[in-house]
Amino acid sequence: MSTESKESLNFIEQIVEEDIASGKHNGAILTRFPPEPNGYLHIGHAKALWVNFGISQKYGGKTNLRFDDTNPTTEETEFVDSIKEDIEWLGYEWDGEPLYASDYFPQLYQFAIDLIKKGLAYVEDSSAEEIGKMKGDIGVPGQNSPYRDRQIEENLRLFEGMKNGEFPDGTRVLRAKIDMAHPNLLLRDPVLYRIKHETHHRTGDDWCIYPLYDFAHGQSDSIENITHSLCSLEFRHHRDLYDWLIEKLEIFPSRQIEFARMNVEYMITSKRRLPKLVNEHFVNGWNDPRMPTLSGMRRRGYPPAAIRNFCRDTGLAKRDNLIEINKLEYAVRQELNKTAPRVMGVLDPLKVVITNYPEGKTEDLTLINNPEDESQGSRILPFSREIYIEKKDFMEDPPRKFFRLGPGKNVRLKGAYIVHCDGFVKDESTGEVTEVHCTYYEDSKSGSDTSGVKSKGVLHWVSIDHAVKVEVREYDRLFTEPSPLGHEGKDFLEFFNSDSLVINDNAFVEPSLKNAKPGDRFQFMRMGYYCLDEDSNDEHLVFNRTVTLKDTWAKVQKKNN
RNA sequence: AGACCUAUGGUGUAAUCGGUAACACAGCUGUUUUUGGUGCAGUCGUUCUAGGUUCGAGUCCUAGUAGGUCUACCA
Repeated sequence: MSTESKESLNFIEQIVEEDIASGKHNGAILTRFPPEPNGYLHIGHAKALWVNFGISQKYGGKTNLRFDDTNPTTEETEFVDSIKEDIEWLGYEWDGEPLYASDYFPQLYQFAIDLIKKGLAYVEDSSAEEIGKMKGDIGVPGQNSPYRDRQIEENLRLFEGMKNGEFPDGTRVLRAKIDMAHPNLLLRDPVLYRIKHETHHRTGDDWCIYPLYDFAHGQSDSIENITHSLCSLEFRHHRDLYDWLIEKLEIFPSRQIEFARMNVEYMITSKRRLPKLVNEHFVNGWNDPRMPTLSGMRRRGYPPAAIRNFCRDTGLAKRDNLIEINKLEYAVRQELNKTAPRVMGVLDPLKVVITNYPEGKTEDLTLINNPEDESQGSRILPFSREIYIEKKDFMEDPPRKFFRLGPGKNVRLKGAYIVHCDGFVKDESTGEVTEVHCTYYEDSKSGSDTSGVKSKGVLHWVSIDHAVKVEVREYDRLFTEPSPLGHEGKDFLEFFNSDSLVINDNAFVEPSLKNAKPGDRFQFMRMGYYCLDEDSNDEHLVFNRTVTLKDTWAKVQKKNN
């Protein structure tokens, strides 16, 4: 039968399958995830993780975790730890121990000597500024450095001097000798090594010369026998140098393949700008639930599976893209719908008195925890004469399609009874309804309703005597523009959404939530998904809003206005 | 200005390498429902432009156009 439609492959999978078919590297597949430990992992890294681990998992290979730690000025152990934690949380497992480019410093130094001996590298005495001037321009050839034709012996001696700390920072560099007129600026004698008398987070003061990205990344790939080095599009030009070095050094031929990184509306992933949000206190740290970081999304309540599915569903190609935020939210809701237990929480309380319900009486009702997953069982919920409902669920003068509570209307209290609204109390000075009076139909109890009373709407509620007062943090998008970096002449901070966090300290939830642990995720019925924040303690529960539920009623109302 | 990369519905991706455009999200309509949630059904809408090759082009060729990347001793 040919009813089974063939799965389509993304362009990297196609390359990998071709390589396997041709017997390249005997079919071995080894990828790597190479973060620089100078910040926290973000949604863009999630995509890179998904690509690298996804390929190796699919084709029976492995993935190394390698920290690209060749710049002692910006890198810290704090970031190493957070990166490892985030990768594991996302659900990926690297092969063996974490690796570090800094572990290869001795080898890299030997590679440099090899290049010098081959007459393919030289020590440059010019300043950074002078080197820049001699580089030429786009479309304009550069000029050869006066030091370009130094003798091999002298280069060897000077390079060793650099390593031994004989020269101050910035006085000399090692450059590859390629072509100062090359159309690709990166091949105009690129700098390979620079002097930095700084303490490295792992090698301490062992070295005062450090290789640059182009002389560390590809060589590390090669040392590890990485078969497919998958990176983002902006490294396309580096590939020419990547290949040149592999060829000249005669080392393992790793292959670099570039893909378009994922951009998401209302998020930024710039390694220069993300720290700004933290350092200038626009947000409360790297794991602020508004941040596009993995730790932020974790705290916000996004399940790792949702992020993985999102990466899968957005595909892989080579064109620039801007993914709609609703695609992410769909993935989050989809996952949470299956997994998050339903509970009741009233975010904006309005008191309801059920006047024909006995004072002092409490009933234990049984509610299903998750209609999408029977295995989650049920729980007990107390019902009594005085309850809170959502303020928005009552209207003094409701429009025709309003299925909720209003004078003379019936409504079902979720898992409890149908009530009839007989009246309400209004504060005449403010015009605000402060209390609603209802009577309940005794034989309309959920699950054993014999009343025959009709009611279209269903409301969530909490018993006032039993409810727990909590703090709820309502998060919204961090920026007011889908593409905050895409406005020429305007700083992205101009688009910071000052309403991205609204704190509500007058919310009430059902008593079962007293047992929740930080990180636990729930659906507050009819409202959204919420996650218990780490700021919670026994006396004070704090919930983060992960994402709202879809609200077609709100949409209808909006349309009518 | 040079070189390189990219161009398919509102968004993102696919069409197994020339055989007559599809999937997901969003939108819209209906339906189910003790969450105006979920599910289900339906619907809207697409190959940058101009030439060329071919019986046939989203796929190949040429020329445009548009967008992106590159002139850090960052990665």
